[in-house]
Amino acid sequence: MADTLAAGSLTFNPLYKEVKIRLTRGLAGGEWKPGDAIPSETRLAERFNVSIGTIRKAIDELVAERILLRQQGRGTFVATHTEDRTLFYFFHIVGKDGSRELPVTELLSFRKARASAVEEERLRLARGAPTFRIQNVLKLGGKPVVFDEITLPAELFPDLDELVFGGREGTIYGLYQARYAISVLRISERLSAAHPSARAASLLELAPDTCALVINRVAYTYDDTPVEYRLSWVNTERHEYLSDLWKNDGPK
Amino acid sequence: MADTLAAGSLTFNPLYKEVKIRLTRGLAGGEWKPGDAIPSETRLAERFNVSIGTIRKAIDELVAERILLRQQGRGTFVATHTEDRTLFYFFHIVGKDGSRELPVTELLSFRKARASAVEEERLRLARGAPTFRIQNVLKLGGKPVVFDEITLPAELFPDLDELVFGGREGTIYGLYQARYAISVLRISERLSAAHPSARAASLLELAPDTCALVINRVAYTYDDTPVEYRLSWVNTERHEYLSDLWKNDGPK
DNA sequence: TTCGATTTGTTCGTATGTATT
DNA sequence: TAATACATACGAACAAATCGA
Repeated sequence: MADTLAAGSLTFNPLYKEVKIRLTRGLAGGEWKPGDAIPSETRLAERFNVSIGTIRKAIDELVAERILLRQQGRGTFVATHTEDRTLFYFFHIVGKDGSRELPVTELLSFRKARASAVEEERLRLARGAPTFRIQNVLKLGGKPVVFDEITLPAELFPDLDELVFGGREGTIYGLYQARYAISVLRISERLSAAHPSARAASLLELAPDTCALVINRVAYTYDDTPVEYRLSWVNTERHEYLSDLWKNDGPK
Repeated sequence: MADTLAAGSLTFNPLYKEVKIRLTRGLAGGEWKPGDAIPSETRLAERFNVSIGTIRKAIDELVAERILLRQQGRGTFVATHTEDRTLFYFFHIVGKDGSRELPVTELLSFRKARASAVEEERLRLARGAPTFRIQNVLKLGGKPVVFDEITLPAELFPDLDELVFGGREGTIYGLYQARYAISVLRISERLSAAHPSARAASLLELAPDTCALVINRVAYTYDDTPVEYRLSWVNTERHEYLSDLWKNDGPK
C-alpha cells in the first residue's frame, strides 16, 4: 500500500511517467549504481503495483536517453562511461579521412581557482565559488589535436587533486562516475571559430594566424544539473567536429 | 491474404519492423504526402493483419525519427518542413546571447555546374554529374551571418531554376518537399575553422584575417539517400553553432 | 552438453481515458 | 452529443538470450 503509485502524486502524470520519475530518483540517489542491474521488470511491477507494460514504457524512455541499457536474457543495467558505445557519444572529433579513435589525454596543469563570470553562469555557481581548473592536451594518432580547459565545481569533487586526476584509469567522465558518483548524461556544446592564443597554438602545433575551432561545453547530470564546463580549442587541419543528426540507433 | 505480413518476409524481422518498413515504403513512394494523415491505427492493424499494439510500436519509431507526428484525437501525420518544430531542427545557429531566430535567405547566384570530386563522393554521383550550385547569404537581425553554397543533383530537381528557387515561399527544405517530393529527414554536419575567402569575408562583413566557422553538411532523405550538399561559412562574432545532445523531447 | 530458471523481446487482445471534430 | 483517433493501462502467452546447475 505504501508504494502504490496512483495515490499521492499531486501532479497527475501518467503512471509510467511516475514510474520513470521514481526510477530516476533511485538512480540519482545511488540505489542502483553504474554497471548494476536494476530489478527485473516483474519485480518492479510488483514493487510499484503497476503492470509490466507500464514498467516497460518507463524503462523505454530511460533507455532512449541512454541512462539505462537493456540486454535480453540478462537484465537492465545502469549505463557506465566505460562502454565503447557511450565513449564516442561524448567525443565528436573525427579524422577528415573518416577515421574515429579515442584520444589520449595528457594533463598539463591542475589548479584551484575562483569561478569566472562565465563559469558562474554556466555552472550556476555562487560568485567566486571555488573550482578546479584543469588543462589537457588530447592526442590522436600521437599528434595534439585538442587543447582543453576543464572547470569543475570544487564542491562536487571533494578530494580531487592532480594525482587523482592524472592517475585515473579510463576516461575523465569515467572518473567522475566511479569516484564521485556523478554521471554525465547530456552535454550541450556551442561552437565558434577564432585565433588561438600563442600558447594554445604552440600546443596544437598550429602555425601563427591559423584558425581553430572553439568548443564551449557544459555537461549535465540528473535533473539537468551542470557539473562541468569545458573550453576546447581544436586544430582542424586534419580533424573535424562531427554532428550527426541522428544515427542514434546505437550498435547491434 | 495478400497483405499478411508474417509470410513472405525472407529476413526474419519482428512484425513491427516489417510494418515500419512498409510504412516507410509508403511514405517514400508518395502514398501519403507531407501534411497528410496516414490511416488510423485501427485501419492499419486491419490492413496489415497485426494487432494495434504492433502498429503503435512501428509508428513510435517513425515518430522518434521525426518522420511522423502524432496528435491525440486527430490522427498521425506526415511531418512537413513548414512546422516551427521542424524548422529549428535543421538550423543550428544561435545568438551568443541565447537568442534564436530563423534566418532570412538572400539568393546571390544560381548556376549549373558539374559535380566536383568532393560533391561526387558526398552525393554519391557519377563523375561530372550535372548539378545546381546556389549561393545564399543568411541574415539574422538584418545582418549577414552565414554564407552558403548549396549543391543539388540536377536529376532530382528537374525544372529547378533561379526563379523557382528565389520565388519559393517558406524554407529551402520546404521547397524540396513541396515541389520535388523530397523530404530531408536527417543531416550530417562536419565543422572546422578556417579563414574565409575575400569574397566570403566581405559578404559576412568580417575584417580581414578573421576566422570563420566552416560547416560541411549532407542532407539525406529516405533510405539514407543524399540529396543536398551544403558548404557554409559562419561569422561567429555574435553567433554560435549549437549542438545539443540532446533535448529532443520536442515541444509540448 | 543439456536442461531449467530467469530476463527481456514480441505479439496479441481488451478496456478505459482524453482530445478533436 | 456522438463518432473517431490516439494515449494509457492491464494481462497473457510465447520467443529468444543468458547463465548456472
